[in-house]
Amino acid sequence: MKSIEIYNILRNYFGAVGSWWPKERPFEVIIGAILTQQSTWTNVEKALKNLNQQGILTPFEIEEIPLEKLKELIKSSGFFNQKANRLKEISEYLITQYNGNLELLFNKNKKELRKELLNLKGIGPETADSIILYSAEKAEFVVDAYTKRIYSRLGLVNEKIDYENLKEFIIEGIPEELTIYQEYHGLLVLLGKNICKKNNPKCMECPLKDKCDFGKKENG
DNA sequence: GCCCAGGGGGCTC
DNA sequence: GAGCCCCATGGG
Repeated sequence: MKSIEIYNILRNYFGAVGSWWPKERPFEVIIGAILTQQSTWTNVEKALKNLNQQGILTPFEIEEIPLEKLKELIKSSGFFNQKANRLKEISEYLITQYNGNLELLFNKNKKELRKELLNLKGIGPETADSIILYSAEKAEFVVDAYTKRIYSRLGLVNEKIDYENLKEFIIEGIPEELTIYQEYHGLLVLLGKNICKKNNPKCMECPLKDKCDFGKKENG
């Protein structure tokens, strides 16, 4: 089975999801992308709300706020010591390199942009791609834990497959378009969050059950 | 109480 | 370069 078939099945099942990421300012998407690492979105939302209430919306305010205060505000998202330090470092980088203006960074082509993001501590492949897809709004597919689980359960890839190889496999045959990439990622998240779950997959409710042996294996 | 979440970095061999 | 371990809160 190919990605485009999965896409069509999910699109018919869930309907249009659009961009799942709340439409915020580009820098807030970057903050969210860091905070959501290995964390739930509901916990991230609390942190984002705290930052908003304190008027912390740009790299400049992140840089100015005392580290301990920043930790306190983002505590709910977990790993707050690391994340606070990384937000500080990234903000400092954006200020010194681009005077805090993300437009300048996002003007670069995708490949350069991705390379530059990956050089920053705290931004790995998934976070970099999330920033490109949802903040810079360029067509760069995001692979996440849900995606990996779904594709490996479908028997399309080995569960040990690395990020870049899985990404290559997934985007094969899909139009390289912003809205398609956002939509497909959103659909996979919905499936992974609600049905193709880690410990209790609801295989009987899965729109892909006819294409997937995973549920059958589990039953015997 | 236990398991887990939309990762990433650092260390080891 | 793969394989571990650490980071830490909050929800089910």
